[in-house]
Amino acid sequence: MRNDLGVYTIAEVEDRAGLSSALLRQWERRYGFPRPERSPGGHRLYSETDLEALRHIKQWIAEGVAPAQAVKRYLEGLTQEGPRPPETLSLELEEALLRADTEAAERVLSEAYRLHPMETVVMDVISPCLRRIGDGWHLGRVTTAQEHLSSTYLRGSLQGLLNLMGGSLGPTLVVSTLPGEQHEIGSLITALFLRRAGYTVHYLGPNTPLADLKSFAERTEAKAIVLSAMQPISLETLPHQALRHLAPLVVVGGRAAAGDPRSIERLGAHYLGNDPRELAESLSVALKKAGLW
Amino acid sequence: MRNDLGVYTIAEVEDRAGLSSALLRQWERRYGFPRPERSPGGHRLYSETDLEALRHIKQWIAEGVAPAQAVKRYLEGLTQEGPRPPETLSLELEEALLRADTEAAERVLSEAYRLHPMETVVMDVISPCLRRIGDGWHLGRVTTAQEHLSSTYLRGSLQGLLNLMGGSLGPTLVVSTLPGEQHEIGSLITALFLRRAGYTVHYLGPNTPLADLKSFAERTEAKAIVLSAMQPISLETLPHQALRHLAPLVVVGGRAAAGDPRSIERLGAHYLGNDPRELAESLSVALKKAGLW
DNA sequence: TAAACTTGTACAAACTTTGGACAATTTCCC
DNA sequence: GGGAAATTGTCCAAAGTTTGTACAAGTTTA
Repeated sequence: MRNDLGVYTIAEVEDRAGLSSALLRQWERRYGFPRPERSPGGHRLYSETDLEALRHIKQWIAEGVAPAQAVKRYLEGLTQEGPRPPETLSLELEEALLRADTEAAERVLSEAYRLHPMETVVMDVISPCLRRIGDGWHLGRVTTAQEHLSSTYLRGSLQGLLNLMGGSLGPTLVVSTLPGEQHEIGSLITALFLRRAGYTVHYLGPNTPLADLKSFAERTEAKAIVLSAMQPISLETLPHQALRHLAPLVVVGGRAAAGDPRSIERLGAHYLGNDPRELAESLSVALKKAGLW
Repeated sequence: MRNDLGVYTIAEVEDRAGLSSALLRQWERRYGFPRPERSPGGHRLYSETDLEALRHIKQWIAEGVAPAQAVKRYLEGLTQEGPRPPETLSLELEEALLRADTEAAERVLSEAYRLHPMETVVMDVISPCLRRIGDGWHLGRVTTAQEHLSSTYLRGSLQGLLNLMGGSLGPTLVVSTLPGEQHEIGSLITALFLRRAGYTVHYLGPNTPLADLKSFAERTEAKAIVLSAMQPISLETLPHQALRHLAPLVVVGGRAAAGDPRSIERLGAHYLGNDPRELAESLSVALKKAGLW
């Protein structure tokens, strides 16, 4: 998807980035950036990446950073005061989303990914942001529409990440949520961390019927099924041992059972806690113990 | 499969591709493309492939790529095996997804984006693929899990595209689905095309309660609310005039009302058909007519 | 024969390039 | 605080590039 070929003329960049052509040329002279390709006749040809960089820089300038510093910050991936911590970025992300400013959100996330490893971005930027927005919604401080927009946007961002992260060689897993579950993002983050941990992950999205999970796991020879549960209700409505024998190993993660691991055992599965990082760890242990790895 | 025989005269290409004959000849001289066959007397005879290529190039130019670069990009996308048409890519995408091979799917999509403009990829690669998988599911040829995995994956891909596409300056719109609607992807594609048409689009994801849509549209000063409806049921369960006065203009698109526009009028909204491209067009007309643009 | 197409050339409008200049800030230093 | 120095965005003018269209004179098509 990303295309680094220079295809945009300076006028096009002028429109899209909102920077005058004169300024673009001056920056190139003064800071050596951007340095677009040239047509045979010498006209500048900017790439998609250039455009994105320019938008970042423009935003920083609007926030009060000196232009020379903003360019430098982009080139070095550093802020003036050192990398901005995940907490700050998380708050900024929240603020952008509540304003319904997805462009700003995109900028914050892209800065976050440049400054921090993916795990940190997911756990310390995106997750807290989602939690705060969820809490705000419960308190009536955040409207349903704001909550929808935010979680839809972040879900898309996480899934983009998941799609981009190529498959691996490890054991095959199937990831979904418990039936009836409304919250997809937990399972998405789980899938992300499991893929990161080296598993081959088939992410089915939320709400796959159990019978279909079972046959799919069989067809793909999955070693385990991993289900996310955020709402306690989704546990209660399931019959006894409903999860047993869906696959060689069935595990559940998520907030729903945090207080009560027994409710999961009752369904015939193992509860592996609420933290996706730990879940990946515990799963490896469980798989080895069961002789499946 | 592909018909590479030259059959179209330059005048026919002029009409079908929307490029003047003089320009076609100049491109051939300047860029060496297209290089159609010739009749015994020397008249140009363009093939179906040429025509499609020209349409793609024109689309790229419309998206802001410099003409010389658009042609170059097309020629570079042409590898040894020749340009694979959207139909082939769509079938390959389907096949990869049914195998649950998201890595292969990612490769197909990335090739598609390199070879074809975004609009073509969405309408002629992704949409048909989704439709075939949906049909296959109804016929029992595709399992629920396969359908879940596929639509989840493609939804992520489309949303990544939406997030990447920066906001615009045009009138503000709010996009969601009708309440109770299970199919998100229609609204996602609609949002994509509207953003490409220059609107400022707030995409809320599926299933936003109508009251929240209304207050959100007011807070963001949206000119219109655009709702997607794929399942007829979602129409029937709504009370009379339920959509009236949610925003200055309320429109509905999607398959659900294809046979019966009246069912939408009954709800107090306008029906704008099933094609997202046409929807963007009709919406502009409607906005202008209502004096909102 | 009329309409359509060919080639080659020409051309104008829109855009870009370079290097230098300049006024308005902002920063630095005493 | 106040003046010097650096920074920054904008503007200019002449030369060059890109791009779509137009015209003339001859050929092919139907």
